[in-house]
Amino acid sequence: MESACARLRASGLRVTGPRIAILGALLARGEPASIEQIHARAGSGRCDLVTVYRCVAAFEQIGLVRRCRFLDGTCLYEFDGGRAAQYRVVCRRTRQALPIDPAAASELAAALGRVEDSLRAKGFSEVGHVVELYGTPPPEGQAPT
Amino acid sequence: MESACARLRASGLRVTGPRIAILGALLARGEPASIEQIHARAGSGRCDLVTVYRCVAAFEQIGLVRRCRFLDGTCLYEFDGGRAAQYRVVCRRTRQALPIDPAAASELAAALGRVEDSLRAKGFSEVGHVVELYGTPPPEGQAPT
DNA sequence: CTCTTTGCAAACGATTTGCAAAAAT
DNA sequence: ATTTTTGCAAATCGTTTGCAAAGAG
Repeated sequence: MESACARLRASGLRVTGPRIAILGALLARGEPASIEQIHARAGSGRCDLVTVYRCVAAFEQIGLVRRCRFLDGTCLYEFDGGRAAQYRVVCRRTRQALPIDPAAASELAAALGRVEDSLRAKGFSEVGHVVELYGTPPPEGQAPT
Repeated sequence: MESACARLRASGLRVTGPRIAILGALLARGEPASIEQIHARAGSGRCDLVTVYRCVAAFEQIGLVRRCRFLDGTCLYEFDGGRAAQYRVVCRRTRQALPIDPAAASELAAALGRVEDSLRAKGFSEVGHVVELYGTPPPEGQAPT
């Protein structure tokens, strides 16, 4: 929590009551929470719903919070301690592993998580997966954007 | 189109002008379209936006149309000709391939598609993937629901 | 003291619903 | 003739914005 506030200050954001309440709600349990849940946990009286929207968006921008989007249109937010990329593309020629777009990767991770959840719901145990993405990288230094 | 109308009738749905226009819009190009796009292609005057919402939902229920949901909260619809399952779970013991929940599978397919799109956008070519899901199936005939 | 942040009310866009008229069987 | 389907208007949902007051630095 201390370091979270430090990260706020470092980004030029002010440390306020509502923000501490929101961070507290996110840090309390490790699991991702919805805006509504954060609002409830932060204490509905202590912080307006609109403020939760605004703060979470601000936190996401500075990387304090990660947004997990789901295919049903919902999204959950979790405190971002900083994690390594989980998926890579392997070059068809050199077999070198290259990083992929973080947004696309987290989307993929979410989809895989949901597939595995559906399997567990059917009674499967020891569920896991292997994903290999491969492709031919663009000829040296021509990657757009 | 004929068979599509037959599938409508077979499901107890009536074949109407707006429905034909919507099916036409979906069949014209193979690619998935948004509600707005379908509305536009069907001819805004020929069919109300609300009707597109309602018909597409009805078509989805009878399996005439498949909904592809995306993580940005949008979703596209495409005509469902009936396609084979693309992903399976492999049993850790027997190596037998078992089908997975179609909804979860299409979600996974969409996520993988977007990852690959992000790679193509970066200049990658010959993009592809391999996904292997594995798990231990529930002890004979105990799969819930 | 200055600039950011908050709360409230109101705007917003996408989707859904109520209902009477129109169309399909 | 009966039941479904349609169009329109209005309701609804989650989210965003305008603005003056409150709070942080």
